Amino acid sequence: MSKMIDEKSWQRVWESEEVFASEPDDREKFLITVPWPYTSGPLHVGHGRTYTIADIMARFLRMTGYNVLFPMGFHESGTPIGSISHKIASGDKRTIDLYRKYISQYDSGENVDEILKGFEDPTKVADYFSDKIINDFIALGFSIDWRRKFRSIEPNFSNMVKWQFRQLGKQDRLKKGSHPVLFSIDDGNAVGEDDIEDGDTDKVAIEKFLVVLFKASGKDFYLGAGSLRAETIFGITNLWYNPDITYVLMNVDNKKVVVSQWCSKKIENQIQNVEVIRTISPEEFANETFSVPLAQKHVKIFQNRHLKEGQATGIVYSVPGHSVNDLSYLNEYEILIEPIEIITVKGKISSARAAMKKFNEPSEANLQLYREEYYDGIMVEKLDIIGGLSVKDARERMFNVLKEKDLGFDFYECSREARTRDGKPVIVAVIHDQWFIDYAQPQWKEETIAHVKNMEFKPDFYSTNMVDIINWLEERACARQRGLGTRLPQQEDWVIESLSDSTIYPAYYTFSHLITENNGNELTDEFFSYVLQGKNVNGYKPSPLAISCRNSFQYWYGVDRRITSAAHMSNHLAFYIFNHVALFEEKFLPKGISIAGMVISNGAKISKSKGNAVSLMDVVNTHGADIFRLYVALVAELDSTLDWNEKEVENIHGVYNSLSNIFSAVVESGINKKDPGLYMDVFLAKFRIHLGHYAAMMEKQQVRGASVEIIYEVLKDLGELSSLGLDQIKATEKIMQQWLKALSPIVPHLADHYWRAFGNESLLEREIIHIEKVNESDENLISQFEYVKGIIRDVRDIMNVTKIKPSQIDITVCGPQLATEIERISKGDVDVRNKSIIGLVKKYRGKIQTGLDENRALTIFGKMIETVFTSKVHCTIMDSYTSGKLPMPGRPTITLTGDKNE
RNA sequence: GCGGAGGUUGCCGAGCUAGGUCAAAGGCGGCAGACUCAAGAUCUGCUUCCGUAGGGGUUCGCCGGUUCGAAUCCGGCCCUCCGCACCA
Repeated sequence: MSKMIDEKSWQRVWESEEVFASEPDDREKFLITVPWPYTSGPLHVGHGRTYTIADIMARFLRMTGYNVLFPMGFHESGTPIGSISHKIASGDKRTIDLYRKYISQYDSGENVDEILKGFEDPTKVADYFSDKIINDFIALGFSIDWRRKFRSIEPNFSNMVKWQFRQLGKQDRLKKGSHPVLFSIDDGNAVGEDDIEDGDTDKVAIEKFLVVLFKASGKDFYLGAGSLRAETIFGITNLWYNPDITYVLMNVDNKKVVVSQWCSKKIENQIQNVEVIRTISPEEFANETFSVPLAQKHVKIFQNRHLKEGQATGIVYSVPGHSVNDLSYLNEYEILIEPIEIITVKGKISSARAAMKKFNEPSEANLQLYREEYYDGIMVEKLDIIGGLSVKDARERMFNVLKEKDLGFDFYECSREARTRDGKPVIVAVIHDQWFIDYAQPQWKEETIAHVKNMEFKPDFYSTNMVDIINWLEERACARQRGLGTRLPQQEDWVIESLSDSTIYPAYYTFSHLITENNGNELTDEFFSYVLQGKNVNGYKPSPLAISCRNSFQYWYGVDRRITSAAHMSNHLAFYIFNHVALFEEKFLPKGISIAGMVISNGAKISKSKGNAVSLMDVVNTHGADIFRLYVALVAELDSTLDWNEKEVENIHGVYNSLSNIFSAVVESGINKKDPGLYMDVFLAKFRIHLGHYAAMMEKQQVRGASVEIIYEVLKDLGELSSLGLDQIKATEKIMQQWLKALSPIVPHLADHYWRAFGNESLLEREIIHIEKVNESDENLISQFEYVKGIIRDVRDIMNVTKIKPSQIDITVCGPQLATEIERISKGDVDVRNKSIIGLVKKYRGKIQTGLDENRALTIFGKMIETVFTSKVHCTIMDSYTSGKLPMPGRPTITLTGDKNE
């Protein structure tokens, strides 16, 4: 653990001095944002990472002269907060325990229950956690302009969202249609991943089935069998039903269809104008034969108790040629039917029978067969309608033909059996008047892709990734019938879905601090058209407020950099770009997106159900802001996975202590130390180089690389000084000002503390850093120093091999004439005086280093060798070779004399 | 399957976009030494193999190719991870 400086007091100084309250001026602006967090609970270290990186970048850019705006707000729209309130109100123990735990992190004892009670109102949940998040973020030292904060459900902002949707409507980008969603019949509403038991770990997908209709001979009804594999129709040998399931006769599209009772409920929620006529006993159909659609044949139906009530229609058509299950059922019930095989894979007939022989496990056999046939399968030629087609094409063809001929209808089913968290079954329902944003429009896609190509992505492969996503995106359901948020202006009983209301909201940051609650009725569509688009709609005369908002918007807007996680790529970020392209002029469009890698905890993925989410607040309280910031900066580059683990945190404390120890030593020692002379020059030259690298890497957004350079590398150089017996404090003092500036984006509290202690009046947040150019004499000096260090390494190597403890070290460097000859030989010219050295030179050709004044290097730094080995050093120059070892440029000969040390 | 990322020395993890200075940064772990009564902390050195002179051998998923030269470029193969939606 480290002895931390008082971070809170610096945070108070920053606040009272308003150092992060950004206003337009004549500097170049830089707007940096991170997606607003969803306020359903406390944040964990994963959230902390993106904001910390953004803050480090913001502080660095400020220091290099940009006018930086770093705002944030809170996302409170959507359904999860509502369902939390609902669960608390209805006494759900798990939720109550969880939220009691959350509240106890911030509030004590008797307050907890009262606050918890309040959570029965969803807005209280949202507001409670947004307030706490503000405190956490202030405690992390983020340079956020808090004046601009707002919540996604506040009325003033809602006005802008409504404006946005009216614009999209006018531009014909909204449409209505039907749409399948996961649904709870008992609750009467759609359910999200959050509402489903294990929904976050085991996703439930919606699968599209076709219910194929089999006419009962001589009767007026059909059996409805659900299938994902319509192409296997011609392989049908029989049907299955389960006598334990209750079946009903229902009217679908003017046909009487038999399905399970449970299925009829699903159909009622998917297809309009259907009704259940009566239950039907299996005896009424078990002895019939049924006509297979499109095939001139009739098949029987058999009992099969493996069929599950919850799965599709409760009636299955049997294709033993291509289904391992059907084949094994036939065997089990001892039904003698020959499978019909109608699919070839790579020229050979594919069959369930063969697959069963190949794989021991039936489920594995089924999976492999399914894959093989789906991706490589071809229908046999002789088949009607689909002969010779690929399985994929045949399936689609069959779907269409059956529907056209009224022999099938669409049916949606969950990919697994799913229940809500309180145990109610989840089905798929079709919403028939769903609102969509039509991201499928080709023109819109094209413009959006064109803009993506102008944007800067980090890492840059996400740029092509984004183009793919945009191409793939289709209509997006943009409104729901429950949850918090803005009402859809086109139809006020719908609420705008929570990702669709968070696309252009960063624009609101540019003027949110100018708007007060009293301005509500001024925020009309005309107002926003003026502020965001510069248009005077319906003869709108801008008010003073509108004009100042417009000015602020024009100065700041265009998000220069947005830092977020890869999870947002295919939804939030894509919508963000789409909507900006639809509504804003080119110059206000997003410019850069930087994608952060995952955050894991002690090697494992963070998930709420595992309970390994490390609360951000805990981290700040136990370790302090600067430790967390150092951790984020040093442990992993933004695009790679960051592992939060306790062992590593300890190391970071070590780094922090090294820095604060050296700084306090400087501050306490006064300036009476002896100047280490030339070594100091080497150190300073190296520091200039590190600083240059640091700035270059920061500009390339390589925060880790930059931090390593300015922390580890500089500390290493200081360590080197001390191992030479020189004074670190004097050295640190010389670089102190620049070093603190460079460190301040990473550890702002520590930096400000020592900046002040070192006698500066100002705040580092208002300082500008000037990066000096590295000059040639710096580089020469360093290479001379490194040369001597190389000799020390060599001596050490020789000592290790020979076990000699040297009392004298003889070093012979290559003189200028000899060097010229050696260089000529190394270039292939062997017409030289000393033929005898040719062989030696060729052997070491790769190791020759020219352009270095070795004699001078030894004169300056030779004493180092004596200090390290406590032995005499004797240097000579050899300029004409006679015999023995040959010194070459950059590679002197070394001879040790002394006792053997066993 | 499609799309994306990646496989580096005991472990984690740089480097590979501009091939040589890479036996390959840094950290962890391990070993030795200094300090200490001792432990811890800290500091120093070592940590692929061989070697009585700074050298040599074999390494960067596997197999080939390009090149004077490849962890780095090209082709193939094997394996791992992530996304595939209406959910924040």
